[in-house]
Amino acid sequence: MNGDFDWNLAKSFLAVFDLGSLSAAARSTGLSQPTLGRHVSELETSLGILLFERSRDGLKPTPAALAIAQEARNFADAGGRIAMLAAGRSQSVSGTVRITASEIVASYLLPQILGPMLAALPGIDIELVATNTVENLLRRDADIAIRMVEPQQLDLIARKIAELPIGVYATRSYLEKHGTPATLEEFRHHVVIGYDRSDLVLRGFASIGYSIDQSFFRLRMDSQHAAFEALLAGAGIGFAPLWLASRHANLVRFAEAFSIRPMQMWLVAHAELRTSAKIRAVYDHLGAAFANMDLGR
Amino acid sequence: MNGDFDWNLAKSFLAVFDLGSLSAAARSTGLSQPTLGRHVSELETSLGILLFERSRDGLKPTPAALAIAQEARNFADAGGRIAMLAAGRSQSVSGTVRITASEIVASYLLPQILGPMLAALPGIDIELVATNTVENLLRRDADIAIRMVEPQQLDLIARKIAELPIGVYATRSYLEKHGTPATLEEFRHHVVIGYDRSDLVLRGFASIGYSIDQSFFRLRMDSQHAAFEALLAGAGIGFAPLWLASRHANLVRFAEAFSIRPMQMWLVAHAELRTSAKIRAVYDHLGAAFANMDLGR
DNA sequence: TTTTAGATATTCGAAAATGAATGGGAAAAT
DNA sequence: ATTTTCCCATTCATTTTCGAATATCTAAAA
Repeated sequence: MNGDFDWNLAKSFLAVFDLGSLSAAARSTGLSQPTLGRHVSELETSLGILLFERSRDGLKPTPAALAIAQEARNFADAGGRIAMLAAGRSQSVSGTVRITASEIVASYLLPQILGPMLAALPGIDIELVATNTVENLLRRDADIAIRMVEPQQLDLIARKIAELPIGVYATRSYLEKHGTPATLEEFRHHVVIGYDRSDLVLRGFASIGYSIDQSFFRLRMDSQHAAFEALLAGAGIGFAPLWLASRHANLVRFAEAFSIRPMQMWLVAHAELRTSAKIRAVYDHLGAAFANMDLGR
Repeated sequence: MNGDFDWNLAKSFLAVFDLGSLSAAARSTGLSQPTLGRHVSELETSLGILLFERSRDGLKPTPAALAIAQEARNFADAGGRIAMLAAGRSQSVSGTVRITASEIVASYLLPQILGPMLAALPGIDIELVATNTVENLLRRDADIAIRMVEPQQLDLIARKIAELPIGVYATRSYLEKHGTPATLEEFRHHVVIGYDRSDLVLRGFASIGYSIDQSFFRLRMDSQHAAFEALLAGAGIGFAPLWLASRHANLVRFAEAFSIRPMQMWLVAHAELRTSAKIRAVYDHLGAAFANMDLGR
């Protein structure tokens, strides 16, 4: 074939394209910066076009690169589907299973589950990705996801593993200093801590007839972790699942009348992977572990 | 990413899958047989499934391999589209242009055209693929194709470059020995030479009211070349374009009443490649060269 | 029975790809 | 003004990958 280039170079190209610099791409891919630089140059000569303009702070994609990137994405997706198809047919109960979950779940809930699981499933390694961006299961960025919303795509299999009540909290000292708000109007005089990427609380209020928007939150953070730490530090009023907040004695729950709709937790995997022994084992184990866990308070 | 394998291995896998043996794949890919063997094993361990059963005469795909192959084909197609997109944006008038044409066109028509073209377009190399299977332009198996039928796909640009009259021929000695048939019925007592993969002659007869089928041809060959050589050797009666047959003094044209529909010749390229300087140059040159050629006799 | 042809597997030296270290430059922070 | 912090490019020793040669096996042909 004529139009034949080293297919691995597309990987490096995409990483550099997405992250904007060789160095950043190197950090994310596990390759070295010189290697990525070479890959990009090699791809450029083998395709016969200039893909990036090298500048002081990174590689700026040329118009050609923008066009190529789109097709390269399809290419990568097809590659992911191959891996997924293969994983679905693999019958060995060993290897690595990749789980993705939100920061909070990954740091406060999973650790106690993963330990016993690794003991129960020798031969299986777990890779845990704590991210609040939703990884793409269809592309096999992860094998199993724990999500807070019910997945809609047809290719996914899902199972609701918990309903998590949410409460309104602040530290004891914060409330002593600023008082305990009781009506929605009083909330507006407080620092309310919000998590940027979720409209869970907004929808919760809407469902009980209160219409609020992002400005309701005086302190907005893009990290669940940071938001909860801010709450713990007495920076203001926040929303948290009971199971998490109840671990901290200095957090006080109040305004229980504002009953936010409970958060749902879903275990999700790709349908193809139902047949993979190792992924099935982990999926089932996670499901059972969450079922035995009392997250109601 | 977890499901991450060496994308180049997919190339080797497809070659081995299609050709059925490491050795055959080695011949076709330019890699060596040990390398392909290693690639397949490597892919197997990295995907976690067995792809082939090694046997005395080749590698037999497992069911898993059959499933994977389909997706791998998509993968390869996407790779081809990347190459095509890139080629379309390449503005350098140098490099290799890949042309595909039928055996006959490639051996008797193109040589006289390609010489002057290479002189006129320094920096451009030509790769000529003489095949009667239609190469896939959409996948960039070739840049430019010369075809005998009007292409239907929307993504292709095409230009009719010639109408080639077809005549009925036999060698002088054949006709002296067996007589000159005049009616269709008389043809049936002769050895008529046909080319397996084309129904051109069949349709030609149909268009003037004679219904015949493959059994009309006593000698069927899957190579245009071989068929024409058989005609030249006096093996029977055959059909040939005038420009080709008229080069041979011992071929006699007869039965001109059976006017086969003239063969059309199309120059075809992918629409994306209209913008590629080097491909455009070759395309235009070929178009002009054929226009200046008298193929009517 | 022996030979031939075609297949995969193995060995080993050569070639290619890789990454750590380093150099150098420009913007941002101090 | 100076330091720090990002970048990218280059160099070189090391690791990885590759192919020629070879061994071995099997079915078919001689």
